[in-house]
Amino acid sequence: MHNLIENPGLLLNISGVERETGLSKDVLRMWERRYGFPKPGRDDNGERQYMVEEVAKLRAIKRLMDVGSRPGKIIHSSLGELSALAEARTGPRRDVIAPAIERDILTLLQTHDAPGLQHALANMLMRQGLQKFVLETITPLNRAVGEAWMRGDLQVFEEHLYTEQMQIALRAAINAFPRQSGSPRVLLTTFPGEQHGLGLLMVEALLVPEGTQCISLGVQTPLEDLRRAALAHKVHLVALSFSAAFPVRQASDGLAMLRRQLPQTMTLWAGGEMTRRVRKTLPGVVLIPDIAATIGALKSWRTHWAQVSQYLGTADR
Amino acid sequence: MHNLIENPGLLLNISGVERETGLSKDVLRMWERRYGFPKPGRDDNGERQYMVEEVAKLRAIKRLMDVGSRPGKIIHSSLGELSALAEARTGPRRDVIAPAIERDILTLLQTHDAPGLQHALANMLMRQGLQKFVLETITPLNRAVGEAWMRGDLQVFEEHLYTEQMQIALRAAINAFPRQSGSPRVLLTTFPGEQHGLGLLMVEALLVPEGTQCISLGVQTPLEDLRRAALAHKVHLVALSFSAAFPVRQASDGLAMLRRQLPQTMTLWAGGEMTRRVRKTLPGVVLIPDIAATIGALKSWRTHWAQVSQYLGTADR
DNA sequence: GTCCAGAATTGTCCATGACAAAACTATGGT
DNA sequence: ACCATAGTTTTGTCATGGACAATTCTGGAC
Repeated sequence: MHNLIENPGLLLNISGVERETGLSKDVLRMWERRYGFPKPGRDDNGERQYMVEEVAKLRAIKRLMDVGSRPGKIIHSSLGELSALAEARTGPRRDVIAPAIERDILTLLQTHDAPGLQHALANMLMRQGLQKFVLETITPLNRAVGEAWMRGDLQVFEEHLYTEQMQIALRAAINAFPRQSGSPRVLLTTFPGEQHGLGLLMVEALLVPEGTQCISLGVQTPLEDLRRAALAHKVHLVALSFSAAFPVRQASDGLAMLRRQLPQTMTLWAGGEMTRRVRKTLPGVVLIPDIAATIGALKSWRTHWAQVSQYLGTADR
Repeated sequence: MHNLIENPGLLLNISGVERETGLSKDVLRMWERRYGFPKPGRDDNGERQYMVEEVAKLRAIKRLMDVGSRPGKIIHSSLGELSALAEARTGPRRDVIAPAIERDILTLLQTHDAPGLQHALANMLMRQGLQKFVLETITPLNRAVGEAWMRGDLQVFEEHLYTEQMQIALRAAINAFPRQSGSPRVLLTTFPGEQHGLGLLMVEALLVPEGTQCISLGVQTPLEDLRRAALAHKVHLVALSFSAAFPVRQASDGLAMLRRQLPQTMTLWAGGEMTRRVRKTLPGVVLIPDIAATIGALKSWRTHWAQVSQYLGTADR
């Protein structure tokens, strides 16, 4: 009934596809009903058996939806057309300017040179300094890796290696800063369902050199606990990170609810790819769709609260 | 329709409960049909609205099931009875012997002293050395933290902080070892659906001091990519980690399939809490239910392959 | 004590219907 | 020409109830 994979790599059942693509079983069945795709075969027991090609196309569709496409428009396109769309959507490519680093790293990934990759990242980080590394190297690299994966030039496990090594490099650099105290105190985490932690590390890497004290809870903190953590640690700022795939709706609801439950004096930041798709303004939530804006946001927080505490005559504790 | 949380912290819809408990929507509806629990109220639209008490009990049930209980037997117990069962199940408590460290760490967690925690862990790690730290400190600590959470003495966010800080400490210590080469080469990761990466780091912390070269892909590598990664990196050993909550069935299927697809000369290790619940023997898979057995397993791997290569007259590459 | 067949338990899947939120579109006012 | 608003289409999620296979349990037979 629910073998993980039936035939060596050929067929997947519906929960396997859910895991592989991030599309829920309900959605998979509904698309089949509405659009006629995917149209998996059935086993003896009448259960859906998806072929790898279908799964590949589903992944491509999901990826496009994560950056704003609607399923009905693209579901009947071929895999090639989807790739073309992805290219177009990421805007006119400015590879011409500085593709050298990206190409180097991609080559290291494709040759599975883990030590070389580690070395290259550490090297670049040292040369540029932590903040510049985050803003000018990681950001375009992430984009390049994502696109290469979309094109099929990069396998999933190569992307995994990239993420892992990048996290190691960032973590090591962050640890090199003294961390015991600092102001403001910032709580970093993601909502339940959001598994990507690289964004959190990038934010931490930008903030720590500015003299903040970051407390990271890792990924997937339930809302209720997020509230409790913010109060328990008496943080001044709560920073959430959302990857492209996170459902806008869930994020907006959660942020609104969090805003209601946190003291007004606590600032709430929401950043990451997803925030580019947010339409409504969320009162009391600072959206940071571009990670480069993080340091600016910190600066304005500082001037704002310097004024407030001057008025109130209270020392920031 | 699907607000993340409707009323400030009082009611959850079914997908919220799925996220919070790890029980699928199908299972939640089925339990309601079969056992009459949970029995959520309905909103205007006829949709289930779970109360926080129900969710708490569901979490306790899930936790007991993860260590082998069956739902039908325990679903009608009260929350108190479930806690008692959990206590009983973890065996006679031997806290009396060396609870000092555990108590210290738990106190640091409960007072939200992040810097203190970080300091305590680093301190202990330095004093004991990496391997001893993993075996004699982390393992009982993990148990203590898990039990404290079950008793309600520890909040989720406190557990998150613990995991995060422990990972930071381990990662820093592992990085202190030279890593460029070594033998055997080991690929470390988890199956899709398994999000806990602490186990991986613990294994890596045990192996690296033994002179192995570890390549970690982080968590949730799809099977197909796991296979490709093992071949691309020409590893000698693939090590998977499974937390208590991982479905045995899914693990067995995946391991069997992986075993079929990997060359016979590649050893396959499966470790973590889940492996204690495995009944059948999995041919060609080395089960390591107790992390302390890791170093022994490495040693026997070495003697085994020393003999083989002697026979074959081939140098280990 | 061990082993096996039948019974009970449990999770996953299926089909279809319904509906609300979000996105898109057209229309009328300034 | 531009913008707001109301109507329409698109899309995801939920509900119900039936089915069934895999697993675990149980009561003998050896």
